[in-house]
Amino acid sequence: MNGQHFVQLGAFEPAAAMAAGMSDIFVRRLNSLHPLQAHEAAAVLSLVHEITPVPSHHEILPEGRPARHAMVLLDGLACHFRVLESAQRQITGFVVPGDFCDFGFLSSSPVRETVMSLGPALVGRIDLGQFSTLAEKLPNIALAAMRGASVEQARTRELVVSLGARDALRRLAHFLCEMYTRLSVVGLVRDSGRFNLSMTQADLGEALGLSTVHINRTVQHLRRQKLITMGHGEVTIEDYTGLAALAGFDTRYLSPG
Amino acid sequence: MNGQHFVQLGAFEPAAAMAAGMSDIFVRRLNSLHPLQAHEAAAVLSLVHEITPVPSHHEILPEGRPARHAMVLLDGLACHFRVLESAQRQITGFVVPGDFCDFGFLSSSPVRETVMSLGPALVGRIDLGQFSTLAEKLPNIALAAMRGASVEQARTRELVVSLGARDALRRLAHFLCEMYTRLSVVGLVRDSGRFNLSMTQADLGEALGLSTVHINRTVQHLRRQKLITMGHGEVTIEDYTGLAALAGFDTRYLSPG
DNA sequence: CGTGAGCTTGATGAGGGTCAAAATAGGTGG
DNA sequence: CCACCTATTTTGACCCTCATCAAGCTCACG
Repeated sequence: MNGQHFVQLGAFEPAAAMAAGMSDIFVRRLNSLHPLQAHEAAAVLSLVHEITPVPSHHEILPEGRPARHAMVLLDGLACHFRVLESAQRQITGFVVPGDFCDFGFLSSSPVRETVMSLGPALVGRIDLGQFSTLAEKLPNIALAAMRGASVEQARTRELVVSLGARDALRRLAHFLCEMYTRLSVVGLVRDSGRFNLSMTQADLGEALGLSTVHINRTVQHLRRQKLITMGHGEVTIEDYTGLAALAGFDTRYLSPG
Repeated sequence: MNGQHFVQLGAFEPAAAMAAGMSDIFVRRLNSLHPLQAHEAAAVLSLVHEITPVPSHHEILPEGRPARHAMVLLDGLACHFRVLESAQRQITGFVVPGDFCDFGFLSSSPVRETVMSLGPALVGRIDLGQFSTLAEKLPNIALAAMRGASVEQARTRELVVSLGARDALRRLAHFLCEMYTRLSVVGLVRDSGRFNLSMTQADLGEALGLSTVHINRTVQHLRRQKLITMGHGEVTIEDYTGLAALAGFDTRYLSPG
């Protein structure tokens, strides 16, 4: 356990309090993937070392080699992306609090795409040796992690569907429904359908394969339809039913089993 | 072991000979994911029961529930896809010989998308109970399978990149490079860069998010550039270097480690 | 208050969709 | 082996979504 980075940067609450509240999110997420017994939950939690803040737009996992730790996002937002020769960037997925940043560690595979924070974030490290020792003793933990990987695969496929077959309006609507649902699971959506989303319209464009300008017009379109409110890093889903209907959103792909 | 379907449909060589040659492909593929000892390879091979032909455009794995077997494609071509309300179909990935049709079995997750054959195919079943028993004894086998899942995730992300950030020409070029590389690994590309690809231009459009008409024009473009030859279910890569350069193709995402 | 990041708006055009029909395969039964 | 029928490929004409370029605007922050 080690809060030094945290204290140095000093942009957050006292480490202990934070660690408790934040790690809770990790357990909540694992539980949603595969129900854990209290002692199992406690065991994984104890593996989360070195809770570290990451400034906006910083690398969380470098691409290229197998990670030395499993990284868990505890707060903020992160993404996977690739940069093409043309200098275009394509975001291929988002990481929300409670999620592992990358699942390569399950098969000692390399991290295939850089993972970067969008906005200030908080990550926890898990030592891989300790993880696999624990996973052998408590197979539910390995199972929860593998289901996380399976859901991530499903989300990536769904993004393929969006990019290949949905127009700009549905694409954006679908994305917002996904975020709303994922953040709900870990308790990050306030009653009124409001949640924090620290990314610019340009980032959104890079995720959805649309220009910034077109994203802007599409956001306005959804606003005018009274489906959402958006601005200053905050999104409010004003009419979830309407938004989901427009997007053809079906939550099933987000849940294991 | 059971060749009855095979014999009934009678469209192939004698079962024994076929099983030998075809299953070889499965081992070759696993080996490329994680090197196996001879006895390990022999052990997985012995799990492949009921080698069954599947007619063109038939379901291999139904969407919805956890599969009861792990399915391996031994010959032909298959794909994952989703159908939207608009009746548009989006293909989200291809399965080539040697690949598992779906990796949900690793985490008892449901099959999230129907897997369908494109053209006549041959599949093998692996009993999940037997698989996990074996995987416990020989962890390399579990590792090879998990790396297969990891590579599949990488391929899906790469498809996201194609759909989000590459124009029609690069998209098609990239797709052909991927197929060429994947089929090479299992020895299905003939010397001259020629291989069998049993799918129509319409199928291609559903995978690449383009209309059939535009696929056709794009194919002709690549032909005129003397990069490929294509027709009658056969593709020839005439100039791999040129094609890869055009696509910005980097094979790394296709290999584990 | 200045200054840059992010958002908004307008004008213009390219890439790719859609529609419709012709030209080619493959099959199939006679 | 031919005649017919359907699936696939090819072509041409027209149009729409979304990209691009270029400003102006807003607001948080030093």
